[in-house]
Amino acid sequence: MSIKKLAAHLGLSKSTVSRALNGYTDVNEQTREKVLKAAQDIGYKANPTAKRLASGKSRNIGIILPAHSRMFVSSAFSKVLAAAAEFLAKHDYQLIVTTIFDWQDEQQVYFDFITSGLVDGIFIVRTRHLDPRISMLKKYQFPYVCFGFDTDFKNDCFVDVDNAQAFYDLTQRQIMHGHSRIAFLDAPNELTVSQARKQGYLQAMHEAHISIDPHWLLNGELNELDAMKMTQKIMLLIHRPTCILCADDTMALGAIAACETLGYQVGIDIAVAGYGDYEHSRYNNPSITTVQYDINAVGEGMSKLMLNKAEGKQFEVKNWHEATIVIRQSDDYSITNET
Amino acid sequence: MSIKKLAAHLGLSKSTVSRALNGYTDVNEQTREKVLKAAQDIGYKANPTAKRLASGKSRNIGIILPAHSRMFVSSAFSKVLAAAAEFLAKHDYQLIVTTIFDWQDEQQVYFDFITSGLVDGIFIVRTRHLDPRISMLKKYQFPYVCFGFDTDFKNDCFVDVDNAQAFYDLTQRQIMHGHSRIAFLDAPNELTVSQARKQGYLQAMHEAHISIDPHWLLNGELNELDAMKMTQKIMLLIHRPTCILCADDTMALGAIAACETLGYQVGIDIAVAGYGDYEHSRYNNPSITTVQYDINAVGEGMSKLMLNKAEGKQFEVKNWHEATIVIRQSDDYSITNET
DNA sequence: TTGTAAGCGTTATCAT
DNA sequence: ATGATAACGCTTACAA
Repeated sequence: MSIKKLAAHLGLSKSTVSRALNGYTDVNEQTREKVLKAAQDIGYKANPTAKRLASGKSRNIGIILPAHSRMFVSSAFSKVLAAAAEFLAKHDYQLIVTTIFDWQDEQQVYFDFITSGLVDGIFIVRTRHLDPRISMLKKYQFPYVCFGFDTDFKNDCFVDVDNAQAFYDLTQRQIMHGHSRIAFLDAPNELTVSQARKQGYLQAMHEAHISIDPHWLLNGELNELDAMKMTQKIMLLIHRPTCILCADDTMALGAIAACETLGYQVGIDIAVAGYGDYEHSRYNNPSITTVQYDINAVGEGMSKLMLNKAEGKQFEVKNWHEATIVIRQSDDYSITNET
Repeated sequence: MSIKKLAAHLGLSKSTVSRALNGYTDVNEQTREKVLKAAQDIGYKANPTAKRLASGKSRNIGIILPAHSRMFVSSAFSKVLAAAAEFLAKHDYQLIVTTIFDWQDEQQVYFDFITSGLVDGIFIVRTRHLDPRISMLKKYQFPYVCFGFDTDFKNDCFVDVDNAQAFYDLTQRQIMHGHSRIAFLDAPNELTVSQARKQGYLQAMHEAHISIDPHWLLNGELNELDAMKMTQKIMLLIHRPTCILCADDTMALGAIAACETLGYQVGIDIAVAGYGDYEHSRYNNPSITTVQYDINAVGEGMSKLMLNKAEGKQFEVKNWHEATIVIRQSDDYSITNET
C-alpha cells in the first residue's frame, strides 16, 4: 500500500512515482524532485520483496559456505569476502551468505538457492575440477563467479591467485637453500588450487632434477589436525624430509606443532612454509614463512565480474593475481623478528 | 504462473493446491496426495518471493557483521553462527549474513535491514551497554536475540557465557599459583562482555586483597596487534606483571608474541591465558591456557529464542552457559603436550 | 510526461 | 472439502 499511499499523497499515479523513484528519464524533473522529497519526508521505502516479485531481480549476490569447514574462519578468505561485499554494497547490491551442512545434498542446496529468487548471482569457492555445481549453474544459465580457476573457464567467470607460480617459487627457494627432501602437504585433491600448487611444486623439483618420494606428497583438509597427522606420518619416515610446504598457514601451524612434538626445532632442524599470510602467521612462534597476495583486489575482482554478468557492466578485471613470498622464521632462523 | 499451472494440470483450484501443499487440514487426504505427487513429478517449487509477499514472512533471520572486524574470523564465533544456522535450517529458516563497513552509519544500516522485509528477526552480537541498536529494535518491535547480556535484558532475548565467573576462576587460579601482579587485557569497554569479565577479575583480586595497579587493566580490540601494543606497554612498566589475562585467544597470541619479543619466556617468566578455546590455541607454541564453553548450545540457544519470538514456539533455553578452564602451557610449563 | 491496468506467484477470506 | 477472488507492493506495457 506504500507506493500507492505516496502516490495518493502526491496526487500522482503509482507508475509515475515508480518511474520517478527509479530514475527513468520519461519523468518531468520537477515531478521527480517532488516525489523524491515526499518520499524522504514520509520515510517511504520500497518493499524489496514486492520489487523482486515484480521485476524478477533481487540485487543480492549469494555465497554458500560449508558451515563446518574453516572457510568461514580463514582470515584471508573472510577478507576476500569482505572486499567483495564492500564493492557490491557500493553498487547497491548485497552479499548474502548461507551455509551448507554435511548432511545436506550439495546439488540440491545449490539448486534450491538459485531457484529461490533470493539471489541474482552466486559466488563459488573451493572450485573443483569439472565442478558439478558449475555444470548446474551453466545448465540453468545462472550467473556465477568462481574464486579458483579450472581448465575450461573463460575470463569472465573467475579470479584466482597464480598458485602454480607461488609454489614453484616457494619450492625453488627451498632448493636454493640446499633442501632436496621437500614434502608438500597439499589441500584436498579435488580442489583445482591443489592441482595448481602441486604442479608448481613438481615443476620446481623436476627442473632441479630432484626425484620425489611419493610419501612426501599428501593431501588433507585445510586445518591443523589433518596437517599434524600428515606431518607425523611424514616425519617418521626413515628418509624424512628436511622441509615441509603447506597448502595454507593453518596447515603450517599444525605441521609446526607436530614437528615440535616429535622433538624437531622448526626453522633449524626442519623448514616449514605456508600460504595465505593469515594474521596468526606473523605472530606465531616461530613466525611462518608464507605467500601473500592482494586480497582486496581478488574480492573486488569477483564482484566486478559478477556485476558484468548480472548488470552488463564492463569492469576491467585481472583474472590472475600474483603471489609473493613473505620470508619469516619457520624456514630460516637467521631472519629476525618482524614488528 | 506456477501454482496455477499445477492447479490446471490437476484440474483443481489454486487455493486447494496451496492448502494441500502447506499442510492445511481442510483438504481431502487423497487430493493432497495427488497434489503432492504431481508437484513432485512436475518439479513444482513454490516461489519464496511470492510466498513472502503474500504471507509477510521471509523465514530468514539476519545478522550484521562488521566486515573488517575479526568477528567473521573468530573460529569460536563462526561455530556459534554455524550452530545457529543449522538449527534454523532444520526449522526451514535461513540465516542471512550481511556486513557493515566502517564508513556506514550503524543505525541506518540496521534500520534499513529490519525494514527491508528481508528478515523476520535479527541476531545481535557484540552487545553494548544500553545498546542503541537494541533501543531501535525495541522501538520497532522487531524480533531480536542477543549474544551477550545487558543489565535490563529479559530471559527471552539473550544467551551468554558466564564471563564474570570465567574470569573470576581464571584470576583465582593465577592467584593460587602465587601470582599477584596480574594484568588484564580486556576487550573494548563498550562491550557488555568486557564489563562482565572485568568484574570477575576485579572480584577475585579484591577477595584476595590484592591491590590493582590501574596500568594493568587495558582495553583493546580483539586482535593480535592491539594485544601486542598493550603487552609492550605493560611489560615495560617498572612494576611489570607476572601474569597476563586476555579477553580472547587472539589477544593471547599477540601478548605471547610481544612477551617473546621482549625476551620473556611465556609459561616460565610470565603466564598468559586467553578465552574462547580457538583452534590455534592448542597448536600454538606454547599452547594457550584458555576458557571453553558449549559453542553448540549457545548457537542453538540463539536460534531457539528466535523461533520462540518469531513463531511463538516454546523452546526451553538456557540463558547462561558456564565456562571451564582448559589448562595448557602458556601459564604452566609443567603441563605436557596435548594431542 | 502521465495514467491505466495487467501482471508477478502466493496466501487468505469468503462463499459454496 | 473446494473454489472464486481479493489482497501483497511493485513494475511495465500500452494508452492517453
